[in-house]
Amino acid sequence: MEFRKAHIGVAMDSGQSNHTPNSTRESEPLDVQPLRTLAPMFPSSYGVNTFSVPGGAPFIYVTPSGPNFPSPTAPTHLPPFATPQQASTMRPRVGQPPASANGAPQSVNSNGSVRHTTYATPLATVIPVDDDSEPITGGHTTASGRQTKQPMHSSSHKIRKSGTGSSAGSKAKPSKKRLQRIRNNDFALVPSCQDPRESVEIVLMTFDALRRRLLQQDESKEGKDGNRRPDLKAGTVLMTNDLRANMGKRIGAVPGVEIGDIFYFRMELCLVGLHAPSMGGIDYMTSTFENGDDTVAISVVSAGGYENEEGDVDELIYSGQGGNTNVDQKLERGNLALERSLHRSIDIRVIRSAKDYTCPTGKIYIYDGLYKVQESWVEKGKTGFNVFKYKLLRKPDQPVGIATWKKIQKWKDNPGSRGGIILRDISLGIENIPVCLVNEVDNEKGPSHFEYVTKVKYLKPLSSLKPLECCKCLTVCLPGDGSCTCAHANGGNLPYSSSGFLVSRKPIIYECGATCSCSINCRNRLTQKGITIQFEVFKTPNKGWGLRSLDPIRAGTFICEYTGELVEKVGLDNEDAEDDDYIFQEAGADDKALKWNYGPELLGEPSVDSSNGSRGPLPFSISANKMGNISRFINHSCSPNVFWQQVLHDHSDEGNPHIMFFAIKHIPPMAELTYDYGLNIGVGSHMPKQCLCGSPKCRGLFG
DNA sequence: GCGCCGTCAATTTG
DNA sequence: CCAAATTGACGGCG
Repeated sequence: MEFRKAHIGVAMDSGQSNHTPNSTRESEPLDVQPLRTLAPMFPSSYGVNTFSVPGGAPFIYVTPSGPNFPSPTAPTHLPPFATPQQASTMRPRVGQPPASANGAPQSVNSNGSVRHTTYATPLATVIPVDDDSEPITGGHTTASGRQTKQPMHSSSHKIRKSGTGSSAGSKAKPSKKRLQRIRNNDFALVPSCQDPRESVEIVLMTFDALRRRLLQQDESKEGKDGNRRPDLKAGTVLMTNDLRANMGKRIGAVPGVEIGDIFYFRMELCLVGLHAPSMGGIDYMTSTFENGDDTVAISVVSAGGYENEEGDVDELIYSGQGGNTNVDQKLERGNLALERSLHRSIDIRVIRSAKDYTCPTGKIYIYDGLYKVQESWVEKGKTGFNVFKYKLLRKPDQPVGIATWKKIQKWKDNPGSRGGIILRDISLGIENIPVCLVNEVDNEKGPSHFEYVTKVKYLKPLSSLKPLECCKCLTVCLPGDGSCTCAHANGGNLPYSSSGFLVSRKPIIYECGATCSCSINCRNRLTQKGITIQFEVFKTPNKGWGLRSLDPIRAGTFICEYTGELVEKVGLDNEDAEDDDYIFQEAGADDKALKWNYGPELLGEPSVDSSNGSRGPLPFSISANKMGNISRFINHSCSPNVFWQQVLHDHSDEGNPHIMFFAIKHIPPMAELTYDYGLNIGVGSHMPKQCLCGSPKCRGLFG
């Protein structure tokens, strides 16, 4: 499922942007109307791409004949820069170094070779990153311990006897019996990849997909014999199948995990190799030093259960483990290990936590990088018993971590303290939540003029489109209710969980509509209610304007709709659209790279191909050139964090579905939101654009 | 000395 | 508030 959209792709810091007149924007009266036209902030000529190969001739693309150009990988006419693969090898890295999730610089994989995604031999599913790049901080430390059960590395993958779990002994619990390793030919979904970041993301996405599915099953079973803890169950399934990254403990950074990454379950920390204990707050290992072996602490989770003090962002007072309200803590296990890490000056990974305000019971874990234990002491806790205390100090020169959260909190508490604000609400009151327009990069005063609309403008009046079938559910639709016609339309299950997350990608989703008898609180009315997240349109360093969120976003969260005007599909005979920088269009038939709900095989369910199904390509495009919403600012990336999903809610014309964006993975606050525009080769006079996404998987071109 | 168990600590989650 | 749940450390035994 590829699609294309052109966008501002010219490097803005190339000097040309200084032509920007800055006198155009006038302050506007803020009377709120349903549809509102923004005053011109910018001459509309601005933002038009003049696309050229760096240092060379303008990019010229030879159009293959025919509208149905077969495949991007087997072109019959080679353009000057041929295939995306070739382009990516020839193209020098342009623009900024890739940014980590929170916008801070991130280490670039120096291996510039083209990456081929191959499918793993089954079982060798996730490639644990080997220790060749092992960060050693303690002199002659090795990250292997005699006492530590040392998991194997990729090269020597031990294959367990099928069905022999760790507890196959006399007292095997019955539940374990079902958790058999998936046999070879049953599971070939997870691509083998050299990129540790990709390994980590695949593990996390699979975990959450399984978790959501287990929760969905649980919710429809009316609590009877359900999966009480879908998170643990999903974790066990992945563990049993060795579907994890970075097996084996290590001191220091974990490949593929970046500072600022967020997690929603302890199990996730475990699966990516960040923090092994599924519950304990202190992880430690035995390492070999020049003067012998020693057991040192390697990571801590500051979960708030203890009397940890959150003061300075670079400082953490961590309480030891053990003891309780009527027992002294002892200098053993984690406490002892922290003491040793103090003396040996070992790097400690710190995972801090925050309350999830979108889900008050929840907690978010944030990887905050490496700390060192500076001092330790014993003090009396609140109940009068001894508690060990460790003062950890964050190492300098690391990307911003938890400080981003504190900064955002400050902005929320005191909006006046936010710098770089151009407009408090680019939607001028139309959206549920104001969308701030900010520029902290240069002095450009805003994107070119457009009309902010929250709905798609159809070619035909809505009333002429076929209405949806309606359900007769009282108050709200519930899973497991066999009489709900809307659940039936979605294949039997409601597509969203009770807390409002998409469970899995589908060819199309039928939400409840105006004629359904359920209320607006029905969970099957998720996307029709508009945005629920605090977004921000911001100036990127090199990709024009972009979209990001001040709130953390969990995988499966509804982001927004792609609104604009429906137009005929951009093709050979649509000249106008070629100049349109804001087109949403499906480019190809399917997209193997995005099987968001992959992994049903792990639960013994048949695999489904949701990416295209029997539905043909979308017959239309949406132009957000003249009118649109925040979605028009979402830039392209070859490693996106957002995908689109077809949804119906106000009519049943499957030829005109709504395009709704959802989060592919957990997205930390302030990370730019991106989706994959696809690569539309051979359609009309259309020219793909040079990609600046910086992903190791970058195709080099998009659009 | 090695590997296989069984037990235990830890504490998250609903 | 409490119970159920899981991994890995640890220690004993063969």
